[in-house]
Amino acid sequence: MRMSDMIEEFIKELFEDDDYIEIQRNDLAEHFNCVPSQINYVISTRFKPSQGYYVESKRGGGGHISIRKINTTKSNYLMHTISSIGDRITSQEVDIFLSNFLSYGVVTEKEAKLLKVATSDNILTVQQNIKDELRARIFKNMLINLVED
Amino acid sequence: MRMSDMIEEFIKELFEDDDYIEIQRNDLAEHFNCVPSQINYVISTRFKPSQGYYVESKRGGGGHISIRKINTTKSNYLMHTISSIGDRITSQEVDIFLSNFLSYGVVTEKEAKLLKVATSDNILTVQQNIKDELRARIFKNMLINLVED
DNA sequence: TATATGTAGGTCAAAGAAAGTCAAAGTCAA
DNA sequence: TTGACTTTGACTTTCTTTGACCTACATATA
Repeated sequence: MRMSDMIEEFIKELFEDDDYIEIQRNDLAEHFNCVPSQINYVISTRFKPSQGYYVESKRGGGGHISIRKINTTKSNYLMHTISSIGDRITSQEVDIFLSNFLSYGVVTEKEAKLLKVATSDNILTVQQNIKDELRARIFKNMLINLVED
Repeated sequence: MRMSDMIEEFIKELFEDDDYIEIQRNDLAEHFNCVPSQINYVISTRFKPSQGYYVESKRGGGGHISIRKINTTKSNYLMHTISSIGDRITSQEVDIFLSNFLSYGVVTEKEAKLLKVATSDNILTVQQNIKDELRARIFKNMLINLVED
């Protein structure tokens, strides 16, 4: 088995309890008896955003590499919701979606507020007959932007 | 955990009740068992004006370092922006605001996206003459929700 | 008043600690 | 045997810690 694969596996096991981990590049390299840059290689090939991971790091004393696993269920849930919304939606329906989103933790409080405001009745000052249509467009397009890649 | 982080945390806890604190550099250094200049390092890297803090100090007998927490520059900046926007705004103007917001760090990438989408030309399918008006309403009201209290 | 002394804080650069980059060399399957 | 993927290591960049030396203020004393 390739060294890279072992390191990849090792890192993935760290995600067992949590979707956020922090590692020390040098420690890990020592543990696997490889050069530190091997860790970079593994991270850049196996923990890309397109593979559902978000990586950050800090150099210097106490430096580390942190990896966050993007919860694909959330994205799926959002995608599913988006496709379930038709051409029009009422403000009340939006509220229901939002409260579900919040309880499932797929959006933050702030994001929920933004969604609500941008689709609220008194902001959308257009004729009644097109209001729900406009709201649906805005709502769906905003949601698309909340889907993480 | 890094010494700097611990000191930073310690100082931030002092702000619990008040937005103005005074510390003695040497005492703090002794408390953390580090050299006094370490305190300067923490202050200069973690309590910059851009991070919402204003620092003053006094040398000699009874000297001290005082730190004032500026009541979120970000909010003020946003509030100022909101009141500067009139009854109508174009998509291009929104873009300029957003790129400023991002460079000043007052909104996250995600929030910027939401703002952009909710005010974009092809989402707001209403008559031209009311489009910029509707956009201004949506934009301003969304911004209000980004102002932290 | 002028000077001396002690008490704080300020500065800056060197040393240390991690992580990042990049290209050369190696491996291996099609 | 070529091309994609891996491994390795020299060199770079970023952030933190430490310490020697400097400056400012307060107060005691001649």
